[in-house]
Amino acid sequence: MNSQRYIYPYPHPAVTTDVVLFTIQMDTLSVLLIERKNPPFQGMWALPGGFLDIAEDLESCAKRELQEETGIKGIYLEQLGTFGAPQRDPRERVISVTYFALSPSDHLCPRASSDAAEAAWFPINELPELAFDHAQIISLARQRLIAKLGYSTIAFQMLPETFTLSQLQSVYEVLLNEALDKRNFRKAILARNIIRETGETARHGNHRPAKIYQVLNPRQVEIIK
Amino acid sequence: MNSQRYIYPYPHPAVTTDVVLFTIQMDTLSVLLIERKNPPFQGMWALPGGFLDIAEDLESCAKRELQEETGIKGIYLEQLGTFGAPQRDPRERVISVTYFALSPSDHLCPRASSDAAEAAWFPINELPELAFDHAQIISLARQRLIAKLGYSTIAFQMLPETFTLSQLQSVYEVLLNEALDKRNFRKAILARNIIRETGETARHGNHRPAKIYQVLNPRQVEIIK
DNA sequence: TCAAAAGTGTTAGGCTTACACCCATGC
DNA sequence: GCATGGGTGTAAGCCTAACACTTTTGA
Repeated sequence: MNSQRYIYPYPHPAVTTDVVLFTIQMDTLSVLLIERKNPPFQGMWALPGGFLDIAEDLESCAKRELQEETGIKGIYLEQLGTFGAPQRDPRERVISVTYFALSPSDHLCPRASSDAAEAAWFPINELPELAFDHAQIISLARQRLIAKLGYSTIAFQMLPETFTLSQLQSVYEVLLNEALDKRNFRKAILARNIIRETGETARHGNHRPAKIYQVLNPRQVEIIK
Repeated sequence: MNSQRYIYPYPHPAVTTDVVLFTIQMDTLSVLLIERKNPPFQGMWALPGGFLDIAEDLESCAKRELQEETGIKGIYLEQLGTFGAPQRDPRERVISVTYFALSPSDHLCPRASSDAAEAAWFPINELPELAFDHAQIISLARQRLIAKLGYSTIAFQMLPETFTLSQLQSVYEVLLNEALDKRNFRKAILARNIIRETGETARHGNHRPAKIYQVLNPRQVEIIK
């Protein structure tokens, strides 16, 4: 099919993108992985990602690979870092530009596809053995995510468009791995003027209904304070 | 000399590294640039950098190119981000992995070399027109540098091994572009327990000599608070 | 003795943290 | 009416920010 050959006067590395996609499931921070169906590392789990098309933007590549391999699209992506240790891929020299991404927990239907045997969520503390240097990439992504909680509106990317303050607090508690005071949390969030009441309430369960909020600037992550 | 050809079954981009090297000269934040002596952008100024050797680590490449083009070595480097817009280089698809770096102002003797017509420091607010997307890269580097001032020990990378508190304060003032209160600044720095007195004093000029300090962990940038 | 930069504490106000009870609903 | 999570205010302490004068030296 493609018998063309691409010729250069000096050696070129391959470039890939990989995405660390986080979500929270059952109060647990989880990462999306795909099972590799081809060598190298056949049968092992890896981050969704793949080779950059020659005319394609880096972030577009990350989004495309994520959608091809898992069916997930339309989410927040941020560049994490670039990994290029000379032997990180046994096939050839590969430079991987990595992104991290967050998904609300109600978007959760990764599907297997042509490039991946299977896609599945793994709790961050129960990761399988990972292909390439992907364990290191996930570790960096987690650090960054937690750091950004403190000075950005990134947490909202893990919630649906509308949410209750309890849901928001739960996101912070899971990521920070500590309990927060309800009154102080609400005071701090409301003082930032980044969310507003929708006027709706959620009556789920045998207790008082919760006010439903939404972010003022939904599709963007802002730096605060 | 090199008539070899490198052949791949699908197109590969080229990968470069570029370095944004900052220093402070005469109370002004400055960036090191080189004048391009070859096309594209011949005669324009650009960041020091160049193509990745196929078996070379990314950071090693950045350090090597910096040394080759400017003679500067042994400084702190941190990955900044990767730039890969499809048309950013008119020759071929080029992905640039960028680093930012800081140098004490007493290291300042960039020299021209084989790859660059000339190397020179430019005040950040008086940059010439720049090749490629290098203006954007410098802008990002500056933001990162200023952000890291607040939560890391990065400022010490702009000073020699030993320094006075006034010198340190001057670094912060130049980067933040605002005057700081001397007493509050000293209190805050000393409270962090990251520097110690050497016992020496600097008697430069007709005024009281300043105590000389040094960083406890010199060669590393730490995240604080 | 004068000029120049080094060095040094205190106070007020704001922000952070700790803490406990009533409310609205479903069963 | 009771169990469940939703919703609310205050007080103490800590941290931040404002502020001025004395010290040491070289000329």
